[in-house]
Amino acid sequence: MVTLNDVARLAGVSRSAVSRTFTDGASVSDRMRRKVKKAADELGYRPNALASSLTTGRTKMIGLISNNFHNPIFLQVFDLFTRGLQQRGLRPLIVNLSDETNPESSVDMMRQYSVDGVIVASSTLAPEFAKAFRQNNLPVVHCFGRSNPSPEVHVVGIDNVEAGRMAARELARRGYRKIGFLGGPKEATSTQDRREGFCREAAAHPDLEVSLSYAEAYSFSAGREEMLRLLQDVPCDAYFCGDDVLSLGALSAVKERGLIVPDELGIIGLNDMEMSSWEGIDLTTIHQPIQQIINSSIEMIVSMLDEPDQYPQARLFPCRLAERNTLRAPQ
Amino acid sequence: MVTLNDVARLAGVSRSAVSRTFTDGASVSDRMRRKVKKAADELGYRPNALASSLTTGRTKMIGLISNNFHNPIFLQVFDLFTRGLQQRGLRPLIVNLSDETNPESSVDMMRQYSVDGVIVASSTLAPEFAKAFRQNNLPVVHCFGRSNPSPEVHVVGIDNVEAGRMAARELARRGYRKIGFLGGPKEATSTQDRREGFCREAAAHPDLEVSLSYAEAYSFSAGREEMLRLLQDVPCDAYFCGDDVLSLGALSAVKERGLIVPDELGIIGLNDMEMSSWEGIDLTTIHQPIQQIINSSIEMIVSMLDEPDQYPQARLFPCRLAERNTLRAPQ
DNA sequence: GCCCAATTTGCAACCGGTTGCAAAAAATGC
DNA sequence: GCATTTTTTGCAACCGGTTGCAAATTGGGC
Repeated sequence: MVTLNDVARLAGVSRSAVSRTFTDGASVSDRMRRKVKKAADELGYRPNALASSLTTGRTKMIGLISNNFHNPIFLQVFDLFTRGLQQRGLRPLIVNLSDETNPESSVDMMRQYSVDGVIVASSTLAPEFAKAFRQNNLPVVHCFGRSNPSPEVHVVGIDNVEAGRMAARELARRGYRKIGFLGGPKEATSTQDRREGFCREAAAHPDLEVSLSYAEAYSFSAGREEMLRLLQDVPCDAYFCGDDVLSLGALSAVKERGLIVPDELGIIGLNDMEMSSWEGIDLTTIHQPIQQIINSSIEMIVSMLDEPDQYPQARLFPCRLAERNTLRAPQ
Repeated sequence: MVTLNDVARLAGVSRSAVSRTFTDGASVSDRMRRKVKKAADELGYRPNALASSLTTGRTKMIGLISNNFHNPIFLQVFDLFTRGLQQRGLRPLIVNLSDETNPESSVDMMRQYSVDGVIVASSTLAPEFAKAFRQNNLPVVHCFGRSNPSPEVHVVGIDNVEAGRMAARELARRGYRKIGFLGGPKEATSTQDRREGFCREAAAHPDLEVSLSYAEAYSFSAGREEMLRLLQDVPCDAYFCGDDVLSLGALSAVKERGLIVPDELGIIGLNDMEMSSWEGIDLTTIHQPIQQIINSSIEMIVSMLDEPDQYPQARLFPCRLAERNTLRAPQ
């Protein structure tokens, strides 16, 4: 392992000189810089990022926290986050909170590794997790968090209430009368908000009839099971599923029962994950601008590195309908 | 930020005493330990993992490198790796090599962050990447790497040649005569090995007729496009696709052309990702024991932390057929 | 060539821990 | 109770960098 000492010795200069050539903005003459660079190249020297973090207080590592590693949308989430962070010279340290229930202990983990900030990427993780980071003075952005006008931490995502409205409006517009909400886990804020928007909009259409139900998780099997249950009774004309993967589960159940989509039963999802547009799936869904959401999350966390005491804000992006083949055309 | 100094001062003991109570195996009396713990609890002290790494030379961080963030199998890969590493007190630092072509620069990245070891999780990344780590004395395990009997780095995965044989054998057994290999990218070692096994086994059945083709990537759209192309000509009776997501793309093309699966055309995949067993998909595929592969990779990297100069070995797990609905029953 | 300001350089302390070594304290044997 | 061994403790140096400050160098103006 080549250290700064080795380079200083070979170049015949002080340690500070070496350090300064590798930190931009430092005062070094060109001649010195060249001399040091030459020695460094010769030895293959790379500054140790962790050692420098000791004095600078910056590790350039960002905790990327999630609890949902089974939803295909997370392929995009991971891809976009890792690339975006890398581009800015940051590194994601991943934390899988699938079987962790205690916010405090996850804060401990992040502090032990002195991450500069934390991105919580989940709509099902209790808001207490994000808050716990903030209370421990860790910059935090809650990606896919609750679209509160006065949030306790920075939030980036969509307006779930509005998304719910949009779904109901769309179902109404296409002439479905008995419409159902098939949400994800009841405890998830995303479920609650989407339901609220859905019901509010439905209430504005006096001819609509609404029913509510919930899957146990944002997963294929949970969506399928809930839909199978619903189909034992008299089902609705159309369902708004709280998530695309839930929609696929529901579709699987519907088709198994021999109902024709979208004529006998319509399905609209939310997310527009990559798979949803695959030929043969063709899920009509509410598109979440995930690239923007993630870029914005990264920008936010980066800005907090310089200025940690920002007043928490919510940055919400508009959704749009991705029209495919699981809802019938407007009448 | 509470440091070891603060704790030492409050407890009225030396810094070493505090350090020792938090490193197991160190010599501290019970009385001392209690005294220190009390002060530490009072202040909410957590040792700084990165600071200690400076002297111990261990960061407990493992680089997790991949270039394939679009294949749904990677949901499981990430989930299993992150959990497995966490359980052992290690942390994954993710590197997305999607647009990186230079092994040297990825080595630099990992060295700058002083990871203790690197797991390369990809079958399409050139073996040079894994080798570059080894040449720089970084413990490395190539997960899903080439099943070479005398590899240059530790390899964990399946025997791709054998998997190819298995596919051909299975197609033959079910009475398909004209059989096709629809591989992933030609450059990928996994493609090459699977093709080799496939052809060798086919050659042992004189009545079989074999044709070869390749998709541009392990992706849905690449699989679909290649299959559409094949269907313009006279297609085979059955295809072995080099990966499940490729199979889904192929299936989409086949169904679009109105061919009935598995009677008119059979498809067998490889991987058995979670989706493949979803009702409505029901892909017959060669199951890769991914949990074992990943646990084994983690074990290997852990063992290398203590003993870095191991002779490279390949640890290959047997596959089994996951029989579903895209191949017809044996005659 | 001299004086003064601006720039560059090195010294030394520091970041938050760990660890070899010797001194101090406790345990053991008689 | 004393000598000897074992265990516990603190000192101080070190890990690989950064940075404030003062000394040294350079450059500009005349």
